[in-house]
Amino acid sequence: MGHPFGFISTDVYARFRRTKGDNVLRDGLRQLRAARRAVRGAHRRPPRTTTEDNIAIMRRQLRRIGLGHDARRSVATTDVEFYRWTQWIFTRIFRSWFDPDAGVARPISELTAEFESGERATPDGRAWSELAEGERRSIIDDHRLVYSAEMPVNWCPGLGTVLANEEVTADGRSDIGNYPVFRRNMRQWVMRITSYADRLLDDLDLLDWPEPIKVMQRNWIGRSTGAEVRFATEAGDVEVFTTRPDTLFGATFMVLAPEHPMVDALVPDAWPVDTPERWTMATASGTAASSPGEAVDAYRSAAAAKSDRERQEDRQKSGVFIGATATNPVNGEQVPVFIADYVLMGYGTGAIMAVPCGDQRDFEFAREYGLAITAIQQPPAAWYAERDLEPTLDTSAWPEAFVGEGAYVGSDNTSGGPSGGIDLNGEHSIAEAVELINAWLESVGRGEAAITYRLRDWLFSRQRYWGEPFPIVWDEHGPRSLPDSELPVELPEVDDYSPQAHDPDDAASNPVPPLGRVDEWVNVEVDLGDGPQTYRRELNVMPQWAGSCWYELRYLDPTNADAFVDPDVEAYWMGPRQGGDGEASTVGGVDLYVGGVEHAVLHLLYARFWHKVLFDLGLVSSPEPFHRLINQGYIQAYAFTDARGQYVEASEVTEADGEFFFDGQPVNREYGKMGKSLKNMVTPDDMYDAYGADTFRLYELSGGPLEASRPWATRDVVGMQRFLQRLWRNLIDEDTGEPTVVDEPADDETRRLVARTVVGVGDDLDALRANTAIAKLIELNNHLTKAAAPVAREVAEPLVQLLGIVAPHVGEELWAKLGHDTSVVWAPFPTVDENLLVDDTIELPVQVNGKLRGTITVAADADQATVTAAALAVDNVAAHLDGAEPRKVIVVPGRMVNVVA
RNA sequence: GCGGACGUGGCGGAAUUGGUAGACGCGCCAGGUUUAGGACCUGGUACCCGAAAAGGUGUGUGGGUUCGAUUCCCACCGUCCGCACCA
Repeated sequence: MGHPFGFISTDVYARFRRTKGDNVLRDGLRQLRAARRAVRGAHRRPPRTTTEDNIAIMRRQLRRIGLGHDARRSVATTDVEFYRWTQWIFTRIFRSWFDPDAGVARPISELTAEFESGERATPDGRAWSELAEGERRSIIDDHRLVYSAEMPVNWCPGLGTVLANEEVTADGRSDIGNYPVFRRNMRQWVMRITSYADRLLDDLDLLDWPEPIKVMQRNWIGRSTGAEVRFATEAGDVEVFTTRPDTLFGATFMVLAPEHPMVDALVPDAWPVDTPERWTMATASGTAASSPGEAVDAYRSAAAAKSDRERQEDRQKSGVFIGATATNPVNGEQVPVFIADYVLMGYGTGAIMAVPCGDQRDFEFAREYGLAITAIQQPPAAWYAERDLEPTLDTSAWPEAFVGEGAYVGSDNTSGGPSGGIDLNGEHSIAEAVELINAWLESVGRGEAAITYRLRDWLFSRQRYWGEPFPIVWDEHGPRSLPDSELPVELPEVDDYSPQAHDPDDAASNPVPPLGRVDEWVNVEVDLGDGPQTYRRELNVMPQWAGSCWYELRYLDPTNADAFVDPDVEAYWMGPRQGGDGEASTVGGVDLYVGGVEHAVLHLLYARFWHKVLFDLGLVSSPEPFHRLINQGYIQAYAFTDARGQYVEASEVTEADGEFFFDGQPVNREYGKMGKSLKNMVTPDDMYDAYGADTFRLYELSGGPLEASRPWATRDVVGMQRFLQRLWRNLIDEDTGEPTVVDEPADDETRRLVARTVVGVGDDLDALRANTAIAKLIELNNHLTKAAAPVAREVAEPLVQLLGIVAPHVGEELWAKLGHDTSVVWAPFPTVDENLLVDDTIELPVQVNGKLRGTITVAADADQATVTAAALAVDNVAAHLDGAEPRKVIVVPGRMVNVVA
């Protein structure tokens, strides 16, 4: 923003040309496009027609262009070259693996070499040379950054495709279309974004992004540090993840997710003796099950019948005992094992050790099922006091679990416990205690420190037609990537583009990729190094996010046929910068990205991931794609409902005395996003027709800060139209169309105002405050209007230049009428005489005890004594002192005077 | 429940490091111009009291720091957004 390059769009222009028809403008735009092309290659061919300064300004401004995510679509869906390079990048990801030791992605070829040389052991320890082709392929495929795997996915029958976690709403429906989504096991393509979880999290600190977006990404990645602990059972070890291994002595039961794979192996044929009846009931109101197997089945089907929404609303803890016990590794105690839906298979290991004294959820579950609650920390006195409680370690008196720092009790197994023993008792911080217990767990082989993420790998395949086909073919051992010479893989011509949608509620339906219907496309003969053979193509396509993961790079070098982007071009625009030229140093990436908050954990996360892979592979020079991010606000609009609660056409509602009427009937005013459903849409087309594109643009920019959402008010648009008309009339004779500008010098006051405006508008645009920049232009124009005299050229030219930034069409036309035959864009930003910014005399407010009582006019360089004397001489000041001597006079040079009585 | 953002005229919003609160626009009021309306031009417009000058009050509420607070600190109220049994 801050420059026509950032605003102009060809369809806005086309509309303008249609309504106004002005050749000058068309030429101006042609030159502007040429300028854009020239500057794009400026590092190679500096435009000779401009000065050094001009280039520097252009460069600075061009770096600020906001790239719209949605703009990608026009390229991605029409330009097969864009498909080619998306597929090319995909093959680089396919041919890479993440080396956890180095923390970076590396080529698969290096991994293969390590296996071949024996430097890296195979999973089952056999030599690489002993492995069959299929076994080798399978091992390698398991390491790839993008892999095909059978896994639980979000299947959306209504859309006929699977969806990424990020595309599913909190209540388990599709982000698009709001159809039900079901968890199903299917073979799909997945990107190993979890490998980058740490870097995606830590590198947020390098970015100049709005804090809410960073918070959303941090939460989405959800890093938790703690430990994995193994509890022995009859069916083998059950691994749990916990952030509080220090509370292990308080673990009095264990809970598995209902779908945990070890449940079936653990379930015995009959209930152990003395099993409480409540433990055997799948629901609080239900009946006792006669066997653990029956109880598990009953609970699972009861849980499955609950929608995600019901599960969220019903926070009552439920679960069922599965008849088995596990051994707490610190004290050897047999703890009962439950399944409960408050433990999620998708997080950690899908199993928890329950510490009811220190975790509210476990506490509630323990109370519900009458399980032991053993205190292992002494809560501080304040904790008891807040709960009106006498300090006690008898947890039956506790209203809730204690979470926090407190001295450890009952956490000692050094006498009679397993070998070595550990004693946590006494004063430790949680961090210390965690460290101690982790070391002990490791020493006895029952666990170790661990980190878990909420982030899942990214489901990357879709059963649609529109999308980049995978550059992948299949043979009997698995997937193989096509050589670059086979790219792009183009979509086949088909009669029917639509994915096969199913009954939205039919969870058992299966996806049918549209590409699978085209047999002659599916089977392809190609030479992958073993001579020409027939392979089957991958039938899925990439999600819409694939192209937007890297399109900003293609914008740098859109016609390059040899590379997705020339490395020099990439380094020039996106590389890390040391600062200088008034700019801050950055890690690189797009200087300014303007986009909506809705992309927080979708596009903005995916693109960072791809970019980091490209960075690791040496294909880009910055570790982050978007250095600075601004979330523009939404334009919202009033909507109106009639007596029946139906929305009525907002544009036909009239206002009278603060009441609103539609068709003579009173209606209710509401407020929300513009859209069809609220019948409150205002299209840019309507605004162009009624007011023109520049007026519309000015209105949008002037109403408030870029980041703020605010209501649309068609009524207010006219203000900007008046401004443009007044400005036009100040410079142009309406009858002749000729400029009325004169070559005489302007008066001193006007010159000073122009100087202040030039500097002020420049500062405002640097800070992305178009609203105040426009206000300053209006002020200058109002000054000229009031003067009611022909405007001096030295005033008109900078005014038109500044106007051209926010109103390019009118600005360009006025610039031409002022006699220029090149675009206003090419004129260097106006310079000002510094002397005009400094006034000889200044007006200072005079306060008495902080309240304004008058003003004085003094020389700008007046000394403190002079200013004080002038202030005390003001009648009203003297009156408020009431004859008394001031106790103190505070003079802030150039700003104000405060007399303390 | 947790996390984040934000509360300023009738409305959208200014006030960049604490220093004349309300720039600019809409709306409204008065006047000019006009056959009339619209458009245009001029002046006014935070609230209270006043003919005016002067005065009082005022940036969600209540405290605090300061010569001085929309701005900094504490507590509370409210609105919006995100996450939500994450072990």
